[in-house]
Amino acid sequence: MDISATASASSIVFEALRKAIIQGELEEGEPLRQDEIARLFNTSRIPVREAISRLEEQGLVKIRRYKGAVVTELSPGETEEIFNLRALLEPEIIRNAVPRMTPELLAEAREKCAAFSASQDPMTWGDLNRDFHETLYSASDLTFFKEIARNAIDRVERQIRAQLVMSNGMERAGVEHDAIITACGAGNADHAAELTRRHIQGAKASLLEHLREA
Amino acid sequence: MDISATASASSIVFEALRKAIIQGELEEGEPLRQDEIARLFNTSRIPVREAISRLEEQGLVKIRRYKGAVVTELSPGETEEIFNLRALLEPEIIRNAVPRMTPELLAEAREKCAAFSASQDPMTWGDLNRDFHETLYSASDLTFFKEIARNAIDRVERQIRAQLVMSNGMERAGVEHDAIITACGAGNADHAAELTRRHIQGAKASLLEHLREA
DNA sequence: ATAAATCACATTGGATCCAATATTCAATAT
DNA sequence: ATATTGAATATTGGATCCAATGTGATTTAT
Repeated sequence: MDISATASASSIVFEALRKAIIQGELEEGEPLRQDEIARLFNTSRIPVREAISRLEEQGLVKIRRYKGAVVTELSPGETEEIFNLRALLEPEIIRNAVPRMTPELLAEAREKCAAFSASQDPMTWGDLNRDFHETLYSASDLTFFKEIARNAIDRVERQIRAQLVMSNGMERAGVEHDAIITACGAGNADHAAELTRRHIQGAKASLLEHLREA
Repeated sequence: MDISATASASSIVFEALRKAIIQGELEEGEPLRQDEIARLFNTSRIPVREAISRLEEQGLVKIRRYKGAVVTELSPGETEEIFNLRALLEPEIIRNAVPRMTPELLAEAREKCAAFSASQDPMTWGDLNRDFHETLYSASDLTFFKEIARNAIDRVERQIRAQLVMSNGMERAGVEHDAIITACGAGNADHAAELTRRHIQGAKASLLEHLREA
C-alpha cells in the first residue's frame, strides 16, 4: 500500500536544501543559485523555485526580488527569542508525551541517548542529539506543537551544533539527557517537562555567553 | 527610498489566497484550481504554484500529488490544539508588549476596541477583532512569537469568526477586550497576559461546546 | 442490467523559452 | 587616479509548452 507515493522533485529539493542549511553546509548569508541547484538535482528551475518559496515560508531563507535567496542570518537577540520559544513549547510536548510512552519507545530513546553520549565524532553530535529528542517527542500527539518546535529547532540547529562542540557542551547535554529520560521512565511528566525547559534554557545561556565573548 | 518594492505576482496571489481562506470565502476541503486562479489574476500558473507551495508550508492547504491543493480541514481535536498553542504564546506576547505600549498605541487600541464592540455587521467582526489584537501585539518585539501566533490564528480564523456570531460571542469578547486593554493601560503586564490566556481558553471552550452540539 | 475496460478530457508536474532586473567590467570623462 | 557611464553578462520572474497522472463517461463483455 501507499504505492506511487513518490516524492515530487520540488519536495526532494526542499528537503535537501533544508538539510544543507540546518547542517551548516550552506553558510549564513550564502546565496542559493537556482540554476546551480537545478543542475545539481538534474531538474529545471521550477521545482527549485517552489522549494525556495517553501524555505522562505519556514524562515530558513530570505528572498529579495530579482536578487535571489540567501540563507537567513540570526542575530543573538533572535537566537535568544527562538530558544525562549522552544523553552515554552517543548516542555509541553514532553509533558504530553510521557504518559504515552511505551516500554519499546523508552528503550529506543535510551539507546539513542547512549549513542549520543558514546559518539566521538563531532560531525554526528547534532544528528544524534536531535534524534534523541525527536524520539521522545514522537510519543506526543501534539502535531502542531511538534511542527512549530521542529521549525524552531531548524532555525537554530546550527547554533545547537556549535553549542555541543564548545567547552563542556556534550558532557552537560549527556547528563541532562540522562535525567530527562529517567523522569520519562518514571512516568513523571511534570519533572520531565521542567528538566526539558532547563535543558533548553541552559543551552541558550551557554550559547549566548559564547556569542558575547566572540 | 525603497523604490521599486513592487510585490511579485506570486506574493500577491499568496496574500489573496490566504485572505480568501481565512475569511472563509474558500470552504474547507475546497480544491484550488491553478488554471482558474491564474486566470483570475491575469497571470500564469507558475506564480500560482509558488503561492500554493507557500500556503501548504503555512498549513492552510494540503497538496496531494497530481490531485491538487485543497483548503485544510481541522478536526475538533486539532482546533483545540491550536487554541492551546495560542493560549501559550499570546499571553507572552502581551506580557512583552505592555511595557512597550506608548500612549498613542493605547489610544489606537481603545479605538479599535470600541469599533469592534460598536459594529453591527457580522461580516466585519472577524477583521475588527483581529485588528484589535494585532494592534496590542504590535508593541511587542517578539517577532518569532508573533509570526507563529499569526499563523496559528490564520489556521483557526474561520472558527474564531464562527465563535463571534454564535450565542453571546460578541458580547463576551467585548467585555474581555475591555478588561485586557484596561490592564494594558495600567501597565499590569502579568494581568493582561492572564486575561489574554483566559480570553483564548474561553473562546476555545465555547467553540468546542458548539462543535459537540452540532 | 451490471461490472470491467477503455478512451477522452481535465489537471497537475516539469522543461524550455522570453522578459525584467541586477551585476560586472571596460571605456570615458574629470 | 578616481568616479561615472554604459554595454555585456548573470540571474531571477514569468509565460508557454509538453508529459504524467487522475477523472469521468462510454463502451463492451458477461
